[in-house]
Amino acid sequence: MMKTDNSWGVGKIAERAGVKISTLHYYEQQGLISSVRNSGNQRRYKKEVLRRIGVIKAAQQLGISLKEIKQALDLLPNKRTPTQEDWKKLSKQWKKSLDGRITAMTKLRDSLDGCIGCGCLSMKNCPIYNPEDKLGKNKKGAVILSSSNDNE
Amino acid sequence: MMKTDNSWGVGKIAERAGVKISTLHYYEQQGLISSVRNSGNQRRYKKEVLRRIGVIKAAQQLGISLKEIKQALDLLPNKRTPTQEDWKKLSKQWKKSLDGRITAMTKLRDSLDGCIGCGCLSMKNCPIYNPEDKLGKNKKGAVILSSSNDNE
DNA sequence: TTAATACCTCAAGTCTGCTTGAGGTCAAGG
DNA sequence: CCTTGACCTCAAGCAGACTTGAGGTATTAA
Repeated sequence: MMKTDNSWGVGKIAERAGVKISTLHYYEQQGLISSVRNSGNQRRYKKEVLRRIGVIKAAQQLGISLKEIKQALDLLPNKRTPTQEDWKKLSKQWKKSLDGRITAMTKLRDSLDGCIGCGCLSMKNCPIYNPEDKLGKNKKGAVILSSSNDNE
Repeated sequence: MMKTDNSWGVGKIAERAGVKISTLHYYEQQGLISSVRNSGNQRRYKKEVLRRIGVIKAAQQLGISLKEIKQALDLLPNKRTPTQEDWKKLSKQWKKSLDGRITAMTKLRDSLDGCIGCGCLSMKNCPIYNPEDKLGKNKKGAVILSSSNDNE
């Protein structure tokens, strides 16, 4: 259809990746993916971009923001599409983050068990509302679910 | 200070709940909490609102949206502040939701383990990008992390 | 050749959960 | 009485992740 040489147009990529064209535009604008232009200024993608989009989507499933994803991808030499090796590294890193989130949520769930028993929910003592007694320390309200958001 | 009869002003409540005044305004506007006005049109809260705010904050920690929280609270007779009994019910319900999320994330993490081994990430076969083979069925992309979002 | 698609850019809109600011009112202390 | 400080309302702004729309160009099938 719109396949020239070895690359695909944005529509085809969008279809195969299961995202909208506008999403691809957006990702490109955010520096998450890249393309080259043909003579008529239309985007041409190498098919490897599909894997890259896959990485992005997978990371999002893990609750990782585009910003963090970009940071991780930018660490790859040449900003290339992750190879299997790279992907393994990313996987491991993100797995840790995921582990953290799961741990936090599990704690929360177990606290809920306690609360189901006691019916408590005092602002000061409730283990859920005030998980690690953070409130008393930093007065920002405990932010337990984002265990890896120290930036900014 | 600004305590009349048995109620508190917005500033006091905000302080004790650890949220901003604007947040209370916002919650009220969204129908999550309520107040009465004194002769000078200033908000007066019953101290029970603190528990209600606690419930809201706790639920948010669990990743539940304000919309869902409101739905749950609205189910309570008289839209009253949850009693211990009510709270137990809500806790149980939300615990289920949380269980679901944890399960999903755990699956994801385990899939990551697999991927670490194989380095795969094909759009069609990757267990992470396409967890339950949803993509093929509904072409909307798998939305695995929000296991209780069937509305709309 | 021509009509139908497919693409392009840039601006603005959407949704969530709040925050900030402007301009004005109310309450309490000296 | 008068000055703070606590409140009020309404409008607008912000961040994140996109989507939608308008107006215009390219490509392609017939």
